[in-house]
Amino acid sequence: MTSQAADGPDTVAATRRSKITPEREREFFDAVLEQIRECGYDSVTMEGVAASTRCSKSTLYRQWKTKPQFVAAALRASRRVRFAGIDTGSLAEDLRQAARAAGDWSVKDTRLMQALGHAVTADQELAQALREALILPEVAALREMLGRGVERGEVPADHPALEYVPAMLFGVLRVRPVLCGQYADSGYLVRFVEATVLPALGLTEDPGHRSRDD
Amino acid sequence: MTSQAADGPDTVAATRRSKITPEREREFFDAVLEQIRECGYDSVTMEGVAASTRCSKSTLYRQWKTKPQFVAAALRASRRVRFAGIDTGSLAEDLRQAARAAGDWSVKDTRLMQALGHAVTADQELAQALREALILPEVAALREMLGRGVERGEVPADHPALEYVPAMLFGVLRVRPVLCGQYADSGYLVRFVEATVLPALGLTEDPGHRSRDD
DNA sequence: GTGTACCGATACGCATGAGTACCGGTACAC
DNA sequence: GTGTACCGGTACTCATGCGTATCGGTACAC
Repeated sequence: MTSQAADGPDTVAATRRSKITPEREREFFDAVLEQIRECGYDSVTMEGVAASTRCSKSTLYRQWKTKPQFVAAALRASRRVRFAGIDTGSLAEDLRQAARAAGDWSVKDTRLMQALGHAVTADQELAQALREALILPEVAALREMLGRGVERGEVPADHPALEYVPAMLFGVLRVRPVLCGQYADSGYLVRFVEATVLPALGLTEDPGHRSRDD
Repeated sequence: MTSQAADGPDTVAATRRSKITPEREREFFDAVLEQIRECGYDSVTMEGVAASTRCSKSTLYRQWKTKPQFVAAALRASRRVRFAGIDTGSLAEDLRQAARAAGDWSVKDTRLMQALGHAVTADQELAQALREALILPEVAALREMLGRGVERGEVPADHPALEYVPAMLFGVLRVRPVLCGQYADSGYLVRFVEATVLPALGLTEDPGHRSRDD
């Protein structure tokens, strides 16, 4: 209970009272997220993280009060928008690119979400961190992409399928392992987008011509 | 192993050496699945199941060797096909009915799948039981439904979207909670089917007329 | 050089849960 | 009635993990 050591909950490097560099902190975060992907949230132990990063359990507990707070901090710190930068000028091509991009990180993020899926129902902070780190940024980027398509007149603004595009994409990412036993790769996702998302949005250039090449 | 006493791994009442009636067995299975939905697989304890069913831990361990075997047996015993019996003569209406039906059990089954999602990566028997109990029967029923539509000529047999329909439906079931914070209800699922699945299959009667009533 | 404060290591208390062992009660077979 | 075998209860062993406490080393401030 040191008084002024009340550092923010997620990062500690801001208060330079700690000798843990931001790079070192990243190692902790990467390690715990990786172990969660591997073994599930419940099976991850602070001891295991400490061992794999060759730090001491004390060090972790000095910076973060509890395991869920530690994990939540790790999630917040790895917030990234994978869909950022996709803007080809065509909504259909944007969506294909998004599918391709999703295939690249889908394994890691899908496993993480799967592993955290039930832990978040027990810890509110964890749930919020997961949403803000992995879900909302991607959904927002996707909606932006769709918004540009609407502005260009490629899709009517009130098209009923618009609001379901994120659910379609993230949904197929999430069920593919349980349906087929393997994670969705870029090829599968692109085919999915072309077979379902684009037609649902009315984006197939010539509906009579079926352009499958597999 | 033992020749005729080789009771199936999932039910024990077949060998009437046990005094546990099938109804009693169902109570055990219902209890453990319910607790898994509530607390997650790891947090479920044999002690908790025994307490909630007012039986003894010994009783459970006499019938099932380990916790994963017990859970796998419970899964196999609750195998049911929810989509069975849907056959309206129209694929579009079949799919709407399926969506409506899915809304009814989606909460229970989605929570169960979510809760088991990571445990199955560690236990092979559990994974197989989950697939055979909750996944494959529904997918098969769905594919049958689609097959009938193809036979009736409503959709060409090689329509590229056909193979993705199960992924779309189960996908949206699975991501809805994490996207919106609530489980998918029947209304949402029907709207989803009408906005995405039917158009992707080319099943919108008059493409120009947008039939939304919300 | 001296001191402060953080790091790593280790050991510990405490709780919890898997799976086992034992024991008395009882229902059913015969 | 007698015996068998299963049920429920409880106590036990063993392992594991959270979170805390303690201690020596050391880097950096001044």
